[in-house]
Amino acid sequence: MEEKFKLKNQLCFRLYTASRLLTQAYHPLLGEHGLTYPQYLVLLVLWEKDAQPVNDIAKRLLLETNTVTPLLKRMEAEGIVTRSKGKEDARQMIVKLTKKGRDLQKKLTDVPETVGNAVICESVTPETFPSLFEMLDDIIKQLK
Amino acid sequence: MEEKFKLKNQLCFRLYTASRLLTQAYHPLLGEHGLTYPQYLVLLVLWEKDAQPVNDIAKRLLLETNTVTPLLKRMEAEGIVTRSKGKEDARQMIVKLTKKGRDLQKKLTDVPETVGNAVICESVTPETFPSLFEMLDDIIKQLK
DNA sequence: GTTATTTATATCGTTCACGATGCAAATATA
DNA sequence: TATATTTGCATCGTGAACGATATAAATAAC
Repeated sequence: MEEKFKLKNQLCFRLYTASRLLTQAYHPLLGEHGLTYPQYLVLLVLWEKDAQPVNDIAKRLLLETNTVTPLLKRMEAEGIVTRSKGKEDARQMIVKLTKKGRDLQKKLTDVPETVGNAVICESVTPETFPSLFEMLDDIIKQLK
Repeated sequence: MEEKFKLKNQLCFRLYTASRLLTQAYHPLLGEHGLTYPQYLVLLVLWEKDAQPVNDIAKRLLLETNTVTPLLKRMEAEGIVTRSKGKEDARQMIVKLTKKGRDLQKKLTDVPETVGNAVICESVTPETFPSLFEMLDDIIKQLK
């Protein structure tokens, strides 16, 4: 068998698995508040800057609007955000946090640290984070 | 705004994005042969060792059987694998490659290198691969 | 040997991802 | 100012992921 096809030599499988497992680590923490991980990402974006059009949120997360639109509709149904037509550009849908959406930040205050601690291990520590971040950022920049 | 909630400080978002983008890089190469990325992963497993029960494949990929079963059924419908009841243990479904499934390896011979080259950049090179692999493997081991 | 438990797989429902396509508003062009 | 193109968002269909649950076969306990 050819070495190049072995699972242990695949970068993508590692990224795919690490991503899934780390997302699973968020699950109990977010599920408690009725959130999914992609919805949490939308909240991160809106907490940084409220009242953004769908397109800006999608671009920030490197997702397509056909992924983000239904996701936002579910968040609207949960009362976490509102969606309203843009005033200057009627094509845009402006997404805003509700009070419930803003208040979630305080309720989730421990989430980043809890998940951060869960990954700390032999080769992944606060010291090696910058190196890992740099490599992942470069991969993303390269493929974008 | 709290630094800990900023998107740029999230490991999970990087893994999630890098995983999605790298999977997208496979898409045109695999789609040409009617394959999806998770189906390609199943092929990697079966090319290493043919005739495995569903559970062994799922464990190897760290997936649940409720993800793998429908995936295998689609591959069976495509004539890539066969699924047959185990002889010693009638609960098991043994998955075997068909000739079409085996022949796909030759047809996909350039895929690993093509995708591998696509990620090469400033901080990610054949020299830094071992370090990146080690960190991702440790994260996976830690969360598993 | 009968009953209980575990194991292997499958089914169901919900939520992403994402290619393809549609539509209306805004902008560019003739 | 008509017409063409672009842009922003939405709809649709398919294939994962995954929690919850079901079913049948194998194994353990009684």
